[in-house]
Amino acid sequence: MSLETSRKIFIVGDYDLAATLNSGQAFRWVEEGDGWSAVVDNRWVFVKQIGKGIEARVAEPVSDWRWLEEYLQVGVDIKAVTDSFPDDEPMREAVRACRGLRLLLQDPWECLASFILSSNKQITQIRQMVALICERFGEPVVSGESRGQGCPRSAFAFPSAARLAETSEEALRECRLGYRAPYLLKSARMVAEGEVELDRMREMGCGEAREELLKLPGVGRKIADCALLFAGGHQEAFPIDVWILKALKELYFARKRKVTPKRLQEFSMTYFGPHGGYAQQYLFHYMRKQAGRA
DNA sequence: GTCCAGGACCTAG
DNA sequence: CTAGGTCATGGA
Repeated sequence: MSLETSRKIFIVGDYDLAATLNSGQAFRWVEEGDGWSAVVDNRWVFVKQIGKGIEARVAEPVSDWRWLEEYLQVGVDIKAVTDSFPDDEPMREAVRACRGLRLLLQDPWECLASFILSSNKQITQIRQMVALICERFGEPVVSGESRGQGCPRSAFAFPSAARLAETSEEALRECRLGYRAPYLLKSARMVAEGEVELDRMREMGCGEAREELLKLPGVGRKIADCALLFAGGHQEAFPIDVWILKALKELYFARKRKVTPKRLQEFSMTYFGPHGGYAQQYLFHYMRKQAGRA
């Protein structure tokens, strides 16, 4: 019998929680005072940075914290990862600006569904859409007994594919999804029916898993690569969005007049090494930080 | 009022 | 394979 606790400390260096939780890879984290809260693996959790690492609290005591350890990827040797990046000026700058930034390992469906909503939307708006579908269709995860003690009045899990599959396009449009509503609904149905097995994504090779994801409506190369990278553990996946496109053009192809998308895709897959997706996240956050200062 | 957002999809060249 | 238009909504 293992002891149940509602508090846990992860000893870890080089971990910047704020950068990690606010770098556009997950959309449920809300800043609360000196930390952040969200629902992970159907549990409400609050995390904050402390001297030696990360302190976590949950609403309902647990005996096993591996779910959070895996999600936060505290066991990853981040120095080994950043050392694998190409030794050029842009990457050195990005690493300097984003020290402690980590990739999370998220739930496949929540991650994929969130990124289906992400197309042509700002991160703040993606957060709003995700929050709405959780409030309206997600299971409540905070029981009556645990309310009050630093926990929220209510918190909701991200709705399963099966749950969303039984909603309607109209109900989803009322969550402000716009033209993304039918994409999410159809993808939810296909996942719920097992047409695409998201849970096998981590066992499959990156390319094979990508082909599966591309079968889903509303999922193109970029969104597929986000799911592969943020939930599939495939760190060679390299999502190219408008920010990364700008970064690649300005930092690596400034001399070229015209660069085709295909050329950029090839470059991104070969140049940045075995943890290319990680490098991509550093470039992404680096570009956004710079823009925020201007 | 204008521009654009962690794009996908459809059509025409 | 590339270029351009469209999609729904709302920050900036």
